[in-house]
Amino acid sequence: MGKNIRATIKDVAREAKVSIATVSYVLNGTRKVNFETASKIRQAIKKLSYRPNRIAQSLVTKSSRIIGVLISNISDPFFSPIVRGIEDVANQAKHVVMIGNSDENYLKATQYLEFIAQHWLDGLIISPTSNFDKLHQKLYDLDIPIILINRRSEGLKVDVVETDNKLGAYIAIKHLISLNHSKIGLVSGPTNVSTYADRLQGYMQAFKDSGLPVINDLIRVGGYHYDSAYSLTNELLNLPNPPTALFVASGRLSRGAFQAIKELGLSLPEDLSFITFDETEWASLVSPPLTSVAQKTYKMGQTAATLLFERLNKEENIIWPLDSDEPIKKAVIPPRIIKIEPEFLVRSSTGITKGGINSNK
Amino acid sequence: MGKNIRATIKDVAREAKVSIATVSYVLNGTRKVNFETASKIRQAIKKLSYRPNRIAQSLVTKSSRIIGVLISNISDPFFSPIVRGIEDVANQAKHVVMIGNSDENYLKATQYLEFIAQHWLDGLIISPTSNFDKLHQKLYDLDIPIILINRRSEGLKVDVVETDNKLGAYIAIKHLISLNHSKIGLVSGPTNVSTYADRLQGYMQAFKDSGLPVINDLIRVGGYHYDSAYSLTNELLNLPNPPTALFVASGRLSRGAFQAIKELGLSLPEDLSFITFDETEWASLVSPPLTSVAQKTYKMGQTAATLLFERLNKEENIIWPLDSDEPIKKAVIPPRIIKIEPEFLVRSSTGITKGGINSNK
DNA sequence: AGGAGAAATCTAAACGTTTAGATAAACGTT
DNA sequence: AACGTTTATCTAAACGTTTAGATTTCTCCT
Repeated sequence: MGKNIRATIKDVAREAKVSIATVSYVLNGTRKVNFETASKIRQAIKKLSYRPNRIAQSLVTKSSRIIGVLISNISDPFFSPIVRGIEDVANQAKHVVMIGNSDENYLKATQYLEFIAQHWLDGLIISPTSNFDKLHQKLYDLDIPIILINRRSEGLKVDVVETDNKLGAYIAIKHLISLNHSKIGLVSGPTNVSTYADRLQGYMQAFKDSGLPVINDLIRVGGYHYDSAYSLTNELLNLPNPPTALFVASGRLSRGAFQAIKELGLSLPEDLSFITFDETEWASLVSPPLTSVAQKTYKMGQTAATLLFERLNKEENIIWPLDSDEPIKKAVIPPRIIKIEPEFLVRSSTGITKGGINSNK
Repeated sequence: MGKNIRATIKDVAREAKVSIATVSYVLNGTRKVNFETASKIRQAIKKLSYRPNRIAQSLVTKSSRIIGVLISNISDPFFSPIVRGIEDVANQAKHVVMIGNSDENYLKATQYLEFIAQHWLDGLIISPTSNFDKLHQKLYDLDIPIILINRRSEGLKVDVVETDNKLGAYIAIKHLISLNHSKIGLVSGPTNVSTYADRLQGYMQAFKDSGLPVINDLIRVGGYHYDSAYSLTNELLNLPNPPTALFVASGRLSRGAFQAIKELGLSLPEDLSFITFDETEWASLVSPPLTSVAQKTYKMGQTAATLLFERLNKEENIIWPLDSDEPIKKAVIPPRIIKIEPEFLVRSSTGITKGGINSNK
């Protein structure tokens, strides 16, 4: 330890008695070099256990082979498989991943962009947080490919990878309706973010397509967290005319909802049918196991990274208008929105209702 | 987009009509510069919205302000809070985190060290995997501070942050013994890794301290995964003289064990008391909620990062022996082993046994 | 007014690569 | 044998910073 002043390309060149350019050429295969010279160089590399300095490389090539991932919280079981998916694709492309946690916090996100994203990153995958529109300009200024994951952000012209949230909710509600439910509660997060807005739409659409009326009083919109869902669920189930089924719009919210249900002593699915958006580790382990709309998080990560590398590898069309002395770089690929189909897992928390369409009231 | 050829220190210097050195001095506060000149420079910086290029900085300072985290799997709910803890401390220290997943796979770990850790990283936090000793030399060769997290690795002289595994197991078993259990099964992962070895020791010690005999047949050691625990639990509970309590040595293993118990139709804690090492999201949500030994994963991450930055900030003692023409850099801080106390969460899966010490056999 | 000393600023090398263009060596053609 | 090609290699600038040492400017004292 400490004895390792690491070898540089100069050392290799000296050892092999060639110029550093030649070493660089065999390293990168960028020019033809004589077979014998090449093997001399390779020997020198081995002997000195030389590894190119990526920082120096990055300085001249202006590419760090680092991509950034900015999400709200890596320890959220929703996000960690996303990051894993990104990392796997990135590694295959010989890139590495730098993460940042925004905590849904505008300030932390700004800091990340200011101090970290600048210069380091070849590309960025980011999950929009609240007040995200304030970041749009900063994102454009980075001048690197950007992919949005999980949520859209109106007005930002970049690729988006998201679950088909509307479809997921639609399928869930249709399933409940097929089990004779018509009074279906919805516990949701803030509908000014695209995910919850879309799920609400799916909910509505399912009623519409089934010719059933939407009961507005059964739709409860609150915060992101546990406790919000806990109280909304209590409100809903204490209604004079309570729902016979409950659709909870995220895994985190379901924790609160589930607890409320347990505390009320209701049993699933006899007293209430229950569907949760998001597949959580516990959904299959509680009793009864919960019917859920599983987002393919790992795949979302993979997809986002794939889109990113597509842009990274694609040469830009350079257009040079006659009347200008500046070329215009024009992205070959227009912004795309990829919707990943969720998986609907029917388990035991949903069943046919006695309190269906033709019963009380 | 595309119009941003970003400003460099040269541009700032030209704008402020000073040399680039002076700009650098105000940027870093490394030399005194006249107040008026400084404000001219600050204005120029603002006008050009200049940000120093970290890559160029790194090249000359030989410090990237990036720390690496190499764990087996970021999407494992055990590791993600660890990473979060690291990231939070790193951010405070104005560093950023680069992650890699080894999948308990020697080859992937090697690749990470070969291609990523080289040159990029100021420090590395790594969770040892199987065959980890083969990596020791490569780690030394990196010549950067290294912190081991979660597991120790015999013979590698670096800091370690781990749960006090022995204590955790000890407390759990003592608790069961206090509930009159004496036939306590152990379902464990491979005991050639320090975590499981330590937990086994705690198990033994608890028996010893209570003057109770260890029943070797009740100790079952298998693989890391779900299915291993599933079959070991079945074996154990189908014994002619089965245990009255079960201690499962990790959260992942507990999934398998829990499933086996459910399938056998046993009810907790009447038929069997159950304790799991690791706190999982589902432990508190299943019925009955599980008594568990919770590792403080977030704190482990924080601690590891703190140790790392301690080393990064500490100037090395440079000793220059008279008889040598090379200085010896000697770490000021000797390797440390930090054991984080786990938290014992008593819930409803443990109770007094009828089949205790003085019953059958 | 002249000079010493301190304060402010500048010059230029260095960090470790890549890469265009120059040069040199080898070969084939007539 | 002279020339044009092709192939292999080298030279040197560039990437955007930091920083030691040199130089200039200012201040104060006698």
